[in-house]
Amino acid sequence: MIQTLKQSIQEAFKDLFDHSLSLDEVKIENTNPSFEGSFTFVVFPFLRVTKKKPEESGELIGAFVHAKMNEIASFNVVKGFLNFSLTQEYWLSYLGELNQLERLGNKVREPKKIMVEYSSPNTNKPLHLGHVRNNLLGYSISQILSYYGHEVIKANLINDRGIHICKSMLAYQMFANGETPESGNIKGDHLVGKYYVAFDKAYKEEQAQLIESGLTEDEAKNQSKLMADAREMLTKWEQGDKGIMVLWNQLNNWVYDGFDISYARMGVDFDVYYKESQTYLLGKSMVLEGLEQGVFFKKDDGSIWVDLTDDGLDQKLLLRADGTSVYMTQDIGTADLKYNDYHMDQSVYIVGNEQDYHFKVLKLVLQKLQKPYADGVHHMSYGMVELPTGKLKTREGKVVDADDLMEEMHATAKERTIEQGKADGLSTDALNELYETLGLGALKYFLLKVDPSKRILFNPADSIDFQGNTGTFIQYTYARCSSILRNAEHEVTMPGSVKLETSEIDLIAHFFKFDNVLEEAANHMSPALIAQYLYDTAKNYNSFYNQCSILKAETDSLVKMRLVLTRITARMIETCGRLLGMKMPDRM
RNA sequence: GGUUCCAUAGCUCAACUGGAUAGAGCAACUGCCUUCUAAGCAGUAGGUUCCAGGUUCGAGUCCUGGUGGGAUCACCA
Repeated sequence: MIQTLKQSIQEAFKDLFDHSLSLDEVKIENTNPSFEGSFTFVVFPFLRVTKKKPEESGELIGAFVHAKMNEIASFNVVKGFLNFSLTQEYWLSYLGELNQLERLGNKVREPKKIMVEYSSPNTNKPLHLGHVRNNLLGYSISQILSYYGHEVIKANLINDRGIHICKSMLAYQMFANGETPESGNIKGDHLVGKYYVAFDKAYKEEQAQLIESGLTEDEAKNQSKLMADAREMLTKWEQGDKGIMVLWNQLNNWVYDGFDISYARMGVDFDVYYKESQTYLLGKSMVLEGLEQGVFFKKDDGSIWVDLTDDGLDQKLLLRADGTSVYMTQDIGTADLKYNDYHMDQSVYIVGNEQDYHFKVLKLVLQKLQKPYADGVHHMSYGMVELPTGKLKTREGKVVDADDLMEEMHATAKERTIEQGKADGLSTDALNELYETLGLGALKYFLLKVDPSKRILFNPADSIDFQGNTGTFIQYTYARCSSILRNAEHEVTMPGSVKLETSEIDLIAHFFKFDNVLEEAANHMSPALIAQYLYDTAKNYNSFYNQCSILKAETDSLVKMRLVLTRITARMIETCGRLLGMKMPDRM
C-alpha cells in the first residue's frame, strides 16, 4: 500500500514535472492526528523541482495520485503537506487480512545470528534493581530480535572470580560460623551478599583505627591486613588451593541457587552460561599472542599494554606485571570463546553506560588482533538506575533488592485488587498467579517503557503506579478484550461491507503501523518503542470501546467486525506483551 | 582537566531521526457506571523545549559557544 503510494507519487513527478525520483526519495509519513488523513507526503523538499508554490504542487500531485489509486478516498493540502485519506473499503479489507494472519508483523529480510549477553552478575551479592533493568532489557531485546526473525542466543557471563569474590569468602570464614542457607533460613545469594557487606564494614573499621593511630589514608590502605588477606586468597585461588576452591565452589553454588530463583520469577532465561573463571586464561594467552605479533607492548615492569592513542583513546593495561589478568583480559577471552562456539554475525553486550569506554577499547583491541568477529561486537549501552541519593551501592546498603522489590510488587497488586473488589470468585492459586502477573507486569513496563539510553531515577518512596500509562493499564485492556470475546455469541469472522466509525479507523490505522514499529524496535534494540506502541494500542481500543457498543451493535455485521477488532487488539497486546516479557491475564 | 552522554509541563516520560498548533501519564479540577470490566472514557488547567548565536522553506531535534548534571579516563570488576 505504502509502496503503491510511493510509486504513484514517483509517476506524478515524471508526468507533471518531467522529473525522475527514486523511491527512496519519496517519504511517506503518518499524518499528524490533528489533521485529516492517514498518510502524508511533504512537498517542501521538492519545490525546486515543481517550480510552483507548495499548495499548488500539493494539489497537482494529490489529484494525480487520487485519480490513479482507488484506495484513496480523498486528499487535502495544508501548506506543504499533502494528506491522503484511504477508503473504508481499503481499511476493511486490511482488517480482514490481519484477521487471517498466523502471526502479526513482518519478519526481517536477511536474518542474522545474534548473541545477546545480558545479566552478567557477580557472584558476591544478590541482584538489585540495576540488574533487574539489565535482565529485562536483555530478555526483551532477545525476544524482539527473535520475533523479528533473527536467530538469537541468550548468554550469561558470570563474573565468578576476582578480588570482590574473595572479600565475601574471607568475611564468611571470619564471621559466619559455618552458616548455610538452610541453617540461616536465607536465600543463598543473600547469605553471601551479607558477608560481602560485612567485609566492607570490617574494612572501614580497620581503616578508621589505622588512621586514628596516625597513618594517612594512603598508608592505611597499604597496611590493611584485611585487604592483604583478600589478595592472598586471590593468589591462592589462582594457584588452585584446595581449601579455597572448596569454599569458592560452595559459596558460588549457593549464589547460583539464589539467582535461579530470581531469574525464574523475573521470567528471564539463558541458552548458554559462560564463567570468567573459564575464560580468563584464554584471554591471557591471546594477549601474549598479540604481544608477539607486535600489536601490544610490554613496559619495563613486565605489564602488557595496548596503545590506542591513534584512536583517540589512552594506553590501556591488558595484563598486570605479576601476570594476573584484569577485566579486559577476560573479556577478550570470552569474546573468542563465544565466537568459536557459535560463529554469530553479531555479538551484543547489554551493559550499563558506565562501561562505554571499556567496550570501545574491547572492540578496538579485537580489531587490532584482526579477529573476524570484531566488527560484530556491539555494546548495547543503557542508563543506570539511580536512587534519589545517587547510585545503587550494595556495599553501602544503598540498594533496592530485586527479590524484595518483586515481593513488594506482588503485595501491592494484591492490595489494589482487593481494594477494587475484584478478588471474588477466584481460587487462591488463581489469585496468587494474578497478583504475580500484575505486580511483575507493572514493574516490567515501568522499567522498559523508558528509552534504554536514559537513566532511570527510582524513588522507593513513591510506589510504581497501577493507573495511567502502566503495565496494569495494558493488562486491564487485554482482560477487557478477553471478557468480551468470552461473552460473544457470534463467530469472529469478517462480515461484508459495514460502515466504520472514526475510532475504528484510528484503531485499524494503528495496527498498520506495527510492521514499522517492530522493525525500528529491532534495529534500535529498543523495547521502549514496543511499550509505547502497546500503550497507544490500549488507548485506541479503550477509546473505541467507550464510543461503540460491541456485542450490542445495531447489526450482526457490525458485531462481527467489532469482534474482529477486539480479537486483533487482544492478539496485538499479547504479542507485544510477550516481547516485553509481560504476561496477560484473562480476567482481573 | 580530556573524552562522552544528558537537560522538554510541578513530577515521570513521548515526539516516527529536520516537519504542521511539542504530546501522554501522575498530581489538581469537571463530567460519565440500570448498558460488553470505571485499574476505564471525555474534558479543563499546566511550556520562552537550560541560555546565546548559527545552518534553511522549516530546529526540541543539526552546528558552534556557554551553564548545570551523570559516566569514564585505576596494576577495581
